[in-house]
This record gives sequence, structure tokens and C-alpha cells, in this order.
Amino acid sequence: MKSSSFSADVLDVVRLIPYGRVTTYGAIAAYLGSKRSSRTVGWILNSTKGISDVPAHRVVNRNGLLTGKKHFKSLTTMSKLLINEGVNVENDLVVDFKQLFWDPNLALSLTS
DNA sequence: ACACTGACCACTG
DNA sequence: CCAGTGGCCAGTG
Repeated sequence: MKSSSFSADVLDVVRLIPYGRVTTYGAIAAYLGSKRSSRTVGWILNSTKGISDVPAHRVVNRNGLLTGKKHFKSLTTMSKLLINEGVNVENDLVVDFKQLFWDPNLALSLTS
């Protein structure tokens, strides 16, 4: 292990995700720019797994599907965390995902 | 330097 | 609807 720094941007955005909200890999990648792609966000979170500072459970794929649940301690950890925050999860899918979706592009930018 | 892999996304058949 | 393929970027052997 060594790498670090590179993920700073991604981790920063993930930490900013409000309680009870979720976002997607693509949204984060889009916010950071074309430098990183959705996949890049994924491998970064892989490095963050185990770090409480980063609510990776709030990051899902573009379908609102908990694709990363398998990387958590348990397959139910991710869904439990979300449900605990008030996010309804059914069949590993975030209910009303579009309503709970938190877009960093809208939240972090936009002066008005 | 090369090949393979991966918490993705989109297109094509 | 499901399977396959390409593109994307970085890590590891």
C-alpha cells in the first residue's frame, strides 16, 4: 500500500454526502471532471473500505443498486447502514433513488 | 513494459 | 431482457 493523495478528491466528495442521501460513481466522476471515470471511483473506494470517514455505503451505481455491498464486512452491511439512515433499500436497490440521489455537481457548485 | 483485474457505464445484437 | 464488447484509469504480479 502506498498510493494516496490521488483519491483525495473522491473521498472528499463522498464525505460530503448528506445523511440519508446517496450518490453514484458516475456523478462523482463527473464532478471531478473527465480525469477520472466511474471505474476509477470504484477502485478508490476499494482502498477506503474499512475507513469510517468515508460513507461508501452512500455510493451506488447509476441504477441505485448496491453493487459494492460485497466488499463490505457483510452483504447486508451496506443496506443496513442505508436503512439505518432512513434510506429504504429493497433487493439491494435504493427505493426512490432519484429522490435520494445527491448530485455533487448541484450541491457543491452552482452559486445560485 | 506487459497482461490481467476491477465497488462502472454505454452501446449493440 | 440478457450477453458480449469497448472505453475508462489505476493497481498488482
